[in-house]
Amino acid sequence: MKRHIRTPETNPLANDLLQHLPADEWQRLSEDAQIITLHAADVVFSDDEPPDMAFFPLTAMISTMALMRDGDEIEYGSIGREGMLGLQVALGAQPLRGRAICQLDGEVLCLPGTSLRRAADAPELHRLLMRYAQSTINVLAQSAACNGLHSVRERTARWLLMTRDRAGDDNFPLTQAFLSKMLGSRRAGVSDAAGDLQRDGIIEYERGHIHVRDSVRLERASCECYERIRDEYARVFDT
Amino acid sequence: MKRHIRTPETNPLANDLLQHLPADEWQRLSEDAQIITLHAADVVFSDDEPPDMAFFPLTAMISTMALMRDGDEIEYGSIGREGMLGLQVALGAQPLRGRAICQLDGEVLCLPGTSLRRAADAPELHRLLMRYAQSTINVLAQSAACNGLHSVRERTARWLLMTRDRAGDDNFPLTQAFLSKMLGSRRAGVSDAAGDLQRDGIIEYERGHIHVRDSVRLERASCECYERIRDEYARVFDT
DNA sequence: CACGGTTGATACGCTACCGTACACAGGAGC
DNA sequence: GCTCCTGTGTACGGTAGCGTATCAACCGTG
Repeated sequence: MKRHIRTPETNPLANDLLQHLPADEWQRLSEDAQIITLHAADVVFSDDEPPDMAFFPLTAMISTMALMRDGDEIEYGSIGREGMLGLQVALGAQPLRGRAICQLDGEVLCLPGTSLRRAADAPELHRLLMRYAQSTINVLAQSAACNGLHSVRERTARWLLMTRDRAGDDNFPLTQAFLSKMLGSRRAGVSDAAGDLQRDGIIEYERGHIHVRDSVRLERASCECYERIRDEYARVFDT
Repeated sequence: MKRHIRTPETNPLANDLLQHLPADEWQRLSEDAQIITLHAADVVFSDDEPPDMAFFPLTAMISTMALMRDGDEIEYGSIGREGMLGLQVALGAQPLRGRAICQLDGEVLCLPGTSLRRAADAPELHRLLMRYAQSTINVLAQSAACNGLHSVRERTARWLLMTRDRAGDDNFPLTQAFLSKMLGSRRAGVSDAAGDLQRDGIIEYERGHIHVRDSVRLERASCECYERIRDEYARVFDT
């Protein structure tokens, strides 16, 4: 987690939530903001000492992970430029459980809790935060259902599609070991699923790098949860 | 969903959220409140026509269900006297997906969205709603993880424990077919899991009725998610 | 160049769970 | 009593995914 000396004015608007703020609200919010660069596997947030800080991904992607006592772990959410990490900070509520790690290298705008809470009575920011909270709830509900009902193959396809959207690119770095941790499954299981997709010419895998060749067929291999979650994110910004 | 003619003053406080409101806020909120009696399997809320209404269970228990296109369904959350259904109404946000059905007979306090939103700037109600929203997020995260990692047997035990807490009684009505719908699994699978628990003397099953004989051992048969979710609900009311 | 670490493919037996079926018991209605 | 419906137990073969292991290909480093 290396810090960059760079003013937030440079490119704050790459984040959809920030983008929807009127100028005056953004002005007020941005005073204490800072842009930092995250690298894959950086721990952004941990149970032990939750920072009083919110993070708005500009180009980075962050995954939220649940940890079990026996060491098992699984991703329960992921955050790109459509969202934020640290809603609990804005809500003045009890902290999130688990930890959050960086998934794809990139920048995040990062904001002290005090600043965010001070600005949170601004009408549009408040409205967006409330809508984003509900969106988070709806997405988590769909994820819970997906984990309960759908196969590793379907969930692999869904994960690849979502990450592709976040990366904004059909190519992105990813190892099967990493993906298996996200899905809470075996590395070998992911290898099987990805192998099938590869044999069908839908994706190409090569040493820590993946290329989505046919996103339409990948969407067919995925469960409907991909589509539903994508739509749910979009609903935040519906009038 | 039969309506009772009964003033909310009778017993509004059976709900933990309402119980934590100061008198003046409760006064203001209760003006348009109404208490209704729900019966098991009543549909409280549906995707098609989401009511602008919030529900605070007093003695009833409500389950929120996700529905897939192929007809599969699974419970992603459940609400008892510790919570509420209709957070999205209070947040002024996009509606919940899926549907909500009554799980255990009982009363709920029900409140028009307009009243709730009008009252939501009251400091303590606002604070509670924000904390409950975060709690909902944390619980859903744990549920998503649980569905991805834990066995039908563990999840059966967890579900029974949670329902026992909501019912406030070691005896409550439940068919295995119903439970299998909640878990998103086969009826036969639940029958196996419940059969094991019964052979071990932990529970007793009899034609739509269950009796929890040994909740300590039932908790051992469950995954840690029971404990975590219970603690998460309690955190809403931590100072 | 040789080496060790990383990544991906694949194989083994095993278990959990699936989809489906059927038998049986309890209760309600006739 | 008998019949029908609901709820439960259990059986069958099939499959998905587990835990574990091995091997080959690739890469960076010395």
